Amino acid sequence: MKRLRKKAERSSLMNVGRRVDYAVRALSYLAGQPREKIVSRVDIEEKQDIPSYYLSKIMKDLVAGGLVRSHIGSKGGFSLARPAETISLKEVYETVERPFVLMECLESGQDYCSYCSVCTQISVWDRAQTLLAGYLASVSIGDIAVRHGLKERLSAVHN
Amino acid sequence: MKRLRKKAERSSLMNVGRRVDYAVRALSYLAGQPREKIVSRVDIEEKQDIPSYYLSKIMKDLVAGGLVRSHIGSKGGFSLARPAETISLKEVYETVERPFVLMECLESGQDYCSYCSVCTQISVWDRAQTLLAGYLASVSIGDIAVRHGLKERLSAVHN
DNA sequence: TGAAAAAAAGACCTAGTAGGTCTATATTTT
DNA sequence: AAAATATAGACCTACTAGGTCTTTTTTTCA
Repeated sequence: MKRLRKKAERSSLMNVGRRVDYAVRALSYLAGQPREKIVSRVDIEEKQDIPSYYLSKIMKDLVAGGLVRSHIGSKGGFSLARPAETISLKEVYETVERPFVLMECLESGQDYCSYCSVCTQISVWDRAQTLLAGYLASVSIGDIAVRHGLKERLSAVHN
Repeated sequence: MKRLRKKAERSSLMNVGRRVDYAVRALSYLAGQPREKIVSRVDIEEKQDIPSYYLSKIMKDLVAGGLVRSHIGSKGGFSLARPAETISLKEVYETVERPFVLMECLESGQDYCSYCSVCTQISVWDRAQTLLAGYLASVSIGDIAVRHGLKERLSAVHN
């Protein structure tokens, strides 16, 4: 009855924190620009209230993940690499954060818990994860950007 | 256009880590005992492969939350305070961890993001949270314990 | 051609926290 | 009285999220 627990690696769990938030803001902002318009990091940070410099790390991931194209040099910046409708929130999450895992045992199996093979908890978390991942995969940056435009128009009418 | 961001309090986000895992194990174990049987902390820890002592902090929460009854003194220990079928995973999570919040803006609103009132991301996270919370509220410790018993019986047949 | 503007890359810092361990005390049983 | 137990809380460590800054490379354009 040996312990398989190994010093609590908690680096893989779901965390919808600021990285994800900022990534979504940046992508939505890009999606709202005229076709192929190139926008600088500073511009995005200012318009979307993202801390200076911080976005550079996030954009690096988005570029590496193929969601965004970068343009070095003066007049450079970023633009979406793909239509906003094809970029799901799940993909954004996994690009700037990590693979989507709700609970560690779903990822590490026996390495996390020696009872994995007879565990009944796991199917519950597995189902929860599937549920959430499915929903997040069904929502795109396009959806968010479109709704953004809609709200803007609505509030313009009301003011 | 002032920053409302306030030093990144990230203490409220969802985290399905070991506390929750151990809590579910402990509760399921109790649920599998004969009616009203009192089980000691050490026993639970050993049988469920939970690190020594660690469980004491979790049980404190479960007792305070009214999910478990404690019995001090020799021959003391813990027993379920309510039928296992009435204890949902959502309740367990919230008892040993914190209120169930997927993303900070859902909890802090304007304090988190000054654009909250016109944000379109938020409805997405809100829906995701509702989805997940609903599922977790629909699964009980009883479900897990029952399935546990089932599996045990099945494997007994196969060996 | 050179200066300015931008991304790329990565170093660095800080506070908070998850996970874990231990001890001293009060309570109960036998 | 002794043993077994929960209670309460101190304490420690490693990690990480969030944030800031600097140096280098590439590109534009005056």
